[in-house]
Amino acid sequence: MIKITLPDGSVREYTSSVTAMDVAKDISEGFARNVISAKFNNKTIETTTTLTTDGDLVLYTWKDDEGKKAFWHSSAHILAQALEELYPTVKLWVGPAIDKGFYYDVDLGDTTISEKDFKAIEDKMLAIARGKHDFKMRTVSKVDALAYYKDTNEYKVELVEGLEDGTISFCDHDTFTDLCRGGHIPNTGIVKAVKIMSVAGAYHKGDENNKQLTRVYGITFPKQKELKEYLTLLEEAKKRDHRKLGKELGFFTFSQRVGQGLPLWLPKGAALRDRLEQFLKTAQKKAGYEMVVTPHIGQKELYVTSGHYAKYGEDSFQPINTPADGEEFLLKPMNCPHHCEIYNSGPWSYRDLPKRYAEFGTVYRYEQSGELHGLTRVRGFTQDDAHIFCTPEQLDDEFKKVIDLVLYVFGSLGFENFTAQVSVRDLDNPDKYIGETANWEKAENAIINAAKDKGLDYVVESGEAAFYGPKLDFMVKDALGRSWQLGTIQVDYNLPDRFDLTYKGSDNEMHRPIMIHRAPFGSLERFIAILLEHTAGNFPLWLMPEQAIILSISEKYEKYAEKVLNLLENNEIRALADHRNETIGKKIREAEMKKIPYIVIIGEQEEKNQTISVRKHGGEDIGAVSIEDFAKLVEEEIKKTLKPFNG
RNA sequence: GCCGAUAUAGCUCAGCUGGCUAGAGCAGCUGAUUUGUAAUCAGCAGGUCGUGGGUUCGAGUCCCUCUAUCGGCUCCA
Repeated sequence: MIKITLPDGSVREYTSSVTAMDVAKDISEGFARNVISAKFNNKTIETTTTLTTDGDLVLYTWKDDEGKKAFWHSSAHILAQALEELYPTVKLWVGPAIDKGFYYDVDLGDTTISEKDFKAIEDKMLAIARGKHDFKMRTVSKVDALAYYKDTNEYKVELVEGLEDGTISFCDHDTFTDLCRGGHIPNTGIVKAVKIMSVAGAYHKGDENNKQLTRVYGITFPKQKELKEYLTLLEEAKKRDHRKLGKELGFFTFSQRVGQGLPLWLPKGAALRDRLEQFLKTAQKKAGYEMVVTPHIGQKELYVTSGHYAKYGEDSFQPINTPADGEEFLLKPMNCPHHCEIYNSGPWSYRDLPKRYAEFGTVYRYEQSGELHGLTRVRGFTQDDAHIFCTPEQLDDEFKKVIDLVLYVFGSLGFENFTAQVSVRDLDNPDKYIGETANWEKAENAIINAAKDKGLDYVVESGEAAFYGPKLDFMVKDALGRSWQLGTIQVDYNLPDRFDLTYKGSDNEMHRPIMIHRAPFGSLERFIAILLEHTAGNFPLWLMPEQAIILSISEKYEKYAEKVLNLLENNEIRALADHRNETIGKKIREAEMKKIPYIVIIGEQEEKNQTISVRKHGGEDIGAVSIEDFAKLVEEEIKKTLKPFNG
């Protein structure tokens, strides 16, 4: 007798042996047709696996993440077979399922794959899929596995050597065999739509000192229609790409002459930055921060002291040498050392702490050319930086206050779905970090406690810490579900030591303060980029560079339109007027494309009644209203998102 | 930095296998039109085809260098 427990708690009993698929059919034939993968006692199994013991069975369809994983992992096998048939000398490495699809890393020797070859690969994959070949797992001994790959594939030999005898299995389908731990759909026929997305170089085992393999990315679907929908979604994503929107809306540009990764902010973008800065400054003032200003360069010695030079010096911008006295300066890659020296400018007592120094500090980092990406990864950017110097007793409270500030910033900008990530050390790689282990533990615990206390929904990620301390990072998902790191709060016991920061305690002894680094936006560049992608350029009204545009129907109404413009400006509404001799239809179209939230139309009717006609961005018609009512409407909308900070 | 791809007017793009003065739409300028909720019409002007070199009778088109951009890898203070 075998007892199979299903996720809903129900138990099914079988007297003879039974496969996962048999159980699925037992539940319902229709359901069974959609089942493509399974887990038994929390272990991924094939749907054809015979169950011999009692246990928990979960069945997955294409709708489930586990189902997708099995689907795409199996598709990777089909891709590998197609590649072997098209490129007989190919050597396979690994081919996992990823978030959206799958890839296979292969060594192609002297040949390359480019976009023009995709069609042939897709056709071959589809032909294999149509063969409805079953995926069949079998266990092999280590000796046999090694013998199988010996002389033909040194990558797989390496993989097998790292495995324990008895745990090694192969998966066969059609004429293809691959080393595999399992988790497949029943047969290749379930794959109906195939798209090769791209090829790229990928270092063997992710190490840049190793040989670069060819990574072929693909995605598959059980229905042609779903592939089409996915490709449409990608098109939509492209439309809200911040690089495209930033150009169209006139926020920023790049120049080949200025250099890569060095954004140039256009007037509208600069106004946007200014508005964000003012917003944060107002909140920070309430929270007890003091603004400071520091230079864009510092002596090399400063960064040697901070430890940044030892860690990044060689890969970074090289020192600027002054011919006169041989001094060496570096472009500042971060503001912390400067702020430490501001702290050091005076003696402090415990009564003076915490000191909270804030600065919109522009920093320069020599990111590798291939890593640059629009505004999310640049070589010169402005952090909304601040450093809090506090006593150990104040740490918890200060940390929580910073969390409040970050939550306030996100709330005001309409980011509702974010997750917190506690980024801690990678314990297997202690050399990556500087500072005392005891301090690291204290700092990590302080962060986790604060996150718990604030009721944050957080995950702990090891290996994501900064080299000088652990962090609490705020990850925001954009409208398309991609995750981005924006705000960050970091605890640092290390720099206070290196800069010999002190304060006098109530015991009349000198003590070491603790430092908190924090940046709610992260950087203005990345924040604006993500905000653009999140909102498709439709920012909260308070942040819009232009809140309303006045369109006069003809030149006859220009005078009244100017009067309206004046009144709106008196009501602190950022408005502009378009009096061009164009049709109203065209002016509306252009205002819509500029994403201006309110379109105010002025013609004979409005002048006669001393009203305005208002159309919202997107087409909603508000109709004729008085200017006072419109001003009130705008004020109300702004109040809804932009509330004062009570930290 | 590495692998692969791309670079034509302010913007978006066409220009097939090398062949007469490089095209279009939008934007711009000029004129007509004075307009009621997503593009009025006509005309004009605008490009040393990213840079430097090479092959060729002839290069936007083929080859090399550099620069920048895109998709990944690696990296991310």
